[in-house]
Amino acid sequence: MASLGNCIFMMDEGVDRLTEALPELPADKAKLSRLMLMVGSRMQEELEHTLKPYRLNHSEFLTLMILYSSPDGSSTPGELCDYTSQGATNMTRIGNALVGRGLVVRAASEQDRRRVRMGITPSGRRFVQKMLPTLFPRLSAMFDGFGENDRRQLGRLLRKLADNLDRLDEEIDR
Amino acid sequence: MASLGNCIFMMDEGVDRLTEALPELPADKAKLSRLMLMVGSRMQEELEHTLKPYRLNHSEFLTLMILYSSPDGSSTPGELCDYTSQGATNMTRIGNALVGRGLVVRAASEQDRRRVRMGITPSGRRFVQKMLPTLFPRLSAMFDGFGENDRRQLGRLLRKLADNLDRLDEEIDR
DNA sequence: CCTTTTTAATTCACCAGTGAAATATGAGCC
DNA sequence: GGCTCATATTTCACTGGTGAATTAAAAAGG
Repeated sequence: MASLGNCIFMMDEGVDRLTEALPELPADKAKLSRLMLMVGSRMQEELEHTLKPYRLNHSEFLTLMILYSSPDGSSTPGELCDYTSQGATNMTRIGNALVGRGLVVRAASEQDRRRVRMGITPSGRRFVQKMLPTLFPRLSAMFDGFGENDRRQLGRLLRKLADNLDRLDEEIDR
Repeated sequence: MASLGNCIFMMDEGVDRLTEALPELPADKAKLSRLMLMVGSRMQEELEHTLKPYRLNHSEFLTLMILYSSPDGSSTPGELCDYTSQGATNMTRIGNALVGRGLVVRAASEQDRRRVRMGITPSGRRFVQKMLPTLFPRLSAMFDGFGENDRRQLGRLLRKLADNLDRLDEEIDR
């Protein structure tokens, strides 16, 4: 029963039962929203599962990848918070974890002494080069059977959803 | 910068830079996977934000809704774990929270004394009837501009993704 | 200049969720 | 009937994350 397929089936049934008593419920939107939440969190579990052998969690991995792919291999906690959508508090913890493993170094900024620069180390680069390719097989399997067109559609729809969510955020809440 | 649109833009750039150095990276799949994670977690934040005034979090809300929409208004912790994809430990906490607010009652099962029945109370039903409709406006806004066809496509693609994730789970891990 | 305001990072106290162990009951099997 | 194994729930210790307060430094504005 832990299968996503079963959960989705149960969800469909539940929303249908709900709509009988509550016709003004926007049933198909409710189902899409539940679907997004279910599939999204399952993908996150999948990612964390494959990261576990490397003793990284999602946010630590993301932070490390951003440093790896940034032009000069460094950034500041504040910037990383923006890029990763993490709070400053958690970025401090992430920094501690990555620095503790020698994948990243912290250094006080000279221009602005409030700032801290976090830079990926050579050891951190080697670590990424080694572990990243091992994620590819599962990543590919995730989109098995998605043709060129399916991928384009999914990308389009998710970006559209993102636009709507941004608009919701701007509005004075409720 | 906290906007999803900006985060997605940065992500696209990052993956593109990555692909230059690492041509074997499945770039479009990586982007889709990041997109799903970003949009999914933002939708979760959006939901939790609108639930906050009712002092419910996502998993408590989901549990309460399942009880509300179940034919006899009751279930057991074990079943609820399956339906909500929550661990048993957390379901105990959820039960404590909902029982503590009088929305749900716990009772020992007579047939199987290991089991516990959790049932929604009349007060719990009234609570749901009052709060649920207030979620509809934001839910609808989330899918503004999604026509009949977009909704069908998104549903299809998410269910397909779910199938692949289930297949990944079954396989002997890596 | 020097005070006020803003910004950056960290610390602290807390909330939500997990895995492993404990507890208790039921089921299967000589 | 009594022993072993399986199942349901709870407890406990821990991880990952958040908001509010703290510290420190820069910027703004007389």
